[in-house]
Amino acid sequence: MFVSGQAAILHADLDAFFASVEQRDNPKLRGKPVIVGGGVVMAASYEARARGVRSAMGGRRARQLCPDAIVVQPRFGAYVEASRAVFEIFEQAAPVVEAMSIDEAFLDVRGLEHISGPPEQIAARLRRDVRRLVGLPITVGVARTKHLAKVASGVAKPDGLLVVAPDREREFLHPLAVECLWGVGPKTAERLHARGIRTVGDLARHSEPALVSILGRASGRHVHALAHNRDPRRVDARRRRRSVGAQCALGMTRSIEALDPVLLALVDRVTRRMRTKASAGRTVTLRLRFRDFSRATRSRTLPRATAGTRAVLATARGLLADATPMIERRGLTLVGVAVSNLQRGPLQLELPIDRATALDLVLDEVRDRYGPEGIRRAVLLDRGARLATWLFPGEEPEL
DNA sequence: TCTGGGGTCCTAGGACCC
DNA sequence: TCTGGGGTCCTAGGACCC
Repeated sequence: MFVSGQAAILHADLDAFFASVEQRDNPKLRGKPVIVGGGVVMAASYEARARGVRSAMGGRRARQLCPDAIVVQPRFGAYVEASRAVFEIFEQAAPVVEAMSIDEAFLDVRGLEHISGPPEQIAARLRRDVRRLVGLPITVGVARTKHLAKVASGVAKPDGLLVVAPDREREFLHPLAVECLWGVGPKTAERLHARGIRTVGDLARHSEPALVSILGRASGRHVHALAHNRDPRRVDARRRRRSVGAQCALGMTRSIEALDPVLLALVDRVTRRMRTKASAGRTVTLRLRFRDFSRATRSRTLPRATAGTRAVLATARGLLADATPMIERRGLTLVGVAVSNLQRGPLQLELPIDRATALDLVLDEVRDRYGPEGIRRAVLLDRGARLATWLFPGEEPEL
């Protein structure tokens, strides 16, 4: 039982999200193995998972494992729509919701006993509401910490609810395999296995310096803290995105010239998204993947933040040109563009008193960030009062 | 396991500055 | 000309997550 006022966190995670939306919208798919995505499995229904199909698996392998699977093309619009509806229910259930992805969130439900009941009741109601109002199965883990809530939902999947009572935490955690910890992937697990460390309990018997010597500083400390059930992370609704990117797998390797339209499309996608979120970034990264699945990145940091198609494209082209010998040697199979070092929100500048100079500076800054082609309307505010409005392209400011 | 598209965080070396 | 210590920023790669 959770004591009143004690930390209580829900981790809510939609089950096989894309596949569940498909089954919801097409009754013929219900109860059957469904695979979303042809070339690569983007999601697999639990009926398909029972046959060994996993997400990120190659389509050919998936069809070998499950020849009677029904393969459907993804419908991202439907997933975004469903996600929005589910997050509305989350927002109703808790004052602080931290979205982790399109299908997953943490909810802080501390101190809601008198309004909504104890955490276990809130979680049960959340599951019912998502099922009733959106028609999707969802698993919820409940615990005092994010990590435990997350592990709990992982154990309870699919369509489950698992509450880790505060006095049962170690009992729950220590028998689990190290792979269950959030942040322990194949490489880390392998290193731990090589030293006979298989369960979280094994991990807890090693000192922090010992784990640091095996895994490195950050990873060693992280894993040590989690094994001892220490996780002070708060549910944070305002976490900001750090980068915006787009990538594209190439069916076949192409010449550098044939790559340019692809690069333009990627840059356009990325900068468009930045502009709609009033965001601009300074670092442009070109991501490359080669025939042998090795990867490389090349990046350049600009003197000022931009969301302009031209500025980002010019930088990306420069990076691509620098990487040409490597690409010709290794054969390109994927290209991506990302912008990081993001600055968000309205432009904020320190301005001289002179208004005409101020307007010029702001206009320059707007053009730098968004490019002449990237903006339709700009409003200059001085401590909340409207000073000027521009309509683009090429209009003089109305004062 | 022969591979999509979107992200996060950490490490390590080098340039540069005081 | 050679030498310290401390700090920031940039670049590239790697592990991990959904």
